[in-house]
Amino acid sequence: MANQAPDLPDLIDGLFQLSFLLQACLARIAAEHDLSLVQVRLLGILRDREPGMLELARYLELEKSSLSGLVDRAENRGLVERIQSPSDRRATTIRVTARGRKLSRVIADAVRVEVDALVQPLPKADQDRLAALVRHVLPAGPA
Amino acid sequence: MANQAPDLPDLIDGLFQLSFLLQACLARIAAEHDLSLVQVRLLGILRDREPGMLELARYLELEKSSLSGLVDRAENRGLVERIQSPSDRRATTIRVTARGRKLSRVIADAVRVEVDALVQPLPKADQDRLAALVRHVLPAGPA
DNA sequence: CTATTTAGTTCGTCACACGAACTATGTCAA
DNA sequence: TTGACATAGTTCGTGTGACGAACTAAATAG
Repeated sequence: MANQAPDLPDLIDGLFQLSFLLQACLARIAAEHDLSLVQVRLLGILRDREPGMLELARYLELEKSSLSGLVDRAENRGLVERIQSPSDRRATTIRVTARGRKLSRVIADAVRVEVDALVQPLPKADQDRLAALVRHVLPAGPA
Repeated sequence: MANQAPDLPDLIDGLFQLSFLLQACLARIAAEHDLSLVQVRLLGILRDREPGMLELARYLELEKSSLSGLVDRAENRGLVERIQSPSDRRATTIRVTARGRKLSRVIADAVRVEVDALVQPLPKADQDRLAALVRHVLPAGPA
């Protein structure tokens, strides 16, 4: 069962192959709903936050100038809305709309179904082990 | 140590977090060398192949019309070259140049270093286990 | 020898990303 | 107060990347 020589390249290649696979899956499903990857990430971030533009830029690792258009397009589709901050008249906070939240959930569910299918062949114990290992690799993962 | 309830969402979330992390890492390093993700993928595919445009489009999951520009830009930077097929005067095969190969290697190495750093905290045995599990999840992975 | 398929390019359009310049508002300090 | 500076966002010009539709040219089939 244990392959004898899974050296580092193997691991890293595997991780990247998997990451490309997951991204492609997400992008495809998003596209079926006329959304890009970034838009999905945007909605995902807004799921439990109501940040300003700069904060949002940090989450997405984008320049603030890139955000105006992004939010414009999302707003035009009624997925998010700009809320004027009452305390600071320069600032706006971005909030996901009911429609955006719904769309985000639909996509997340569809993705879950597909990735489930990938993972299901693994015995439950292995799934847990994989989850634990992945958690440990993630930064801020358990020491 | 073993968390008791790593349900499916946990696994899938973790896998996606990891995939975003890896993609961001690759994109950042590529950008340091003035390359986009797609260009890196292009060079990667050409590492051990010399496909025609249509074949290349299939590998990248792009439309053929998207490829002309992509290859144009790579060719302008001297990273790839179009080779006229002698047998079929419509066809061209795309070949990576020495320069492209070198650049691709530099980027791959830099990425390896970073991902190594992520993975090194894991004991060797866990690294092997992770590699094996990832391989099993990948399509066409071991039964 | 036409009719069709195949390989690739071109063109128009759009999403996305960037930096530089800009507006408008808030803040600090003399 | 009143500058000087910082902060929040937008706008604009440019480049990459993706698409579909229309096109050229070469190969192939009947």
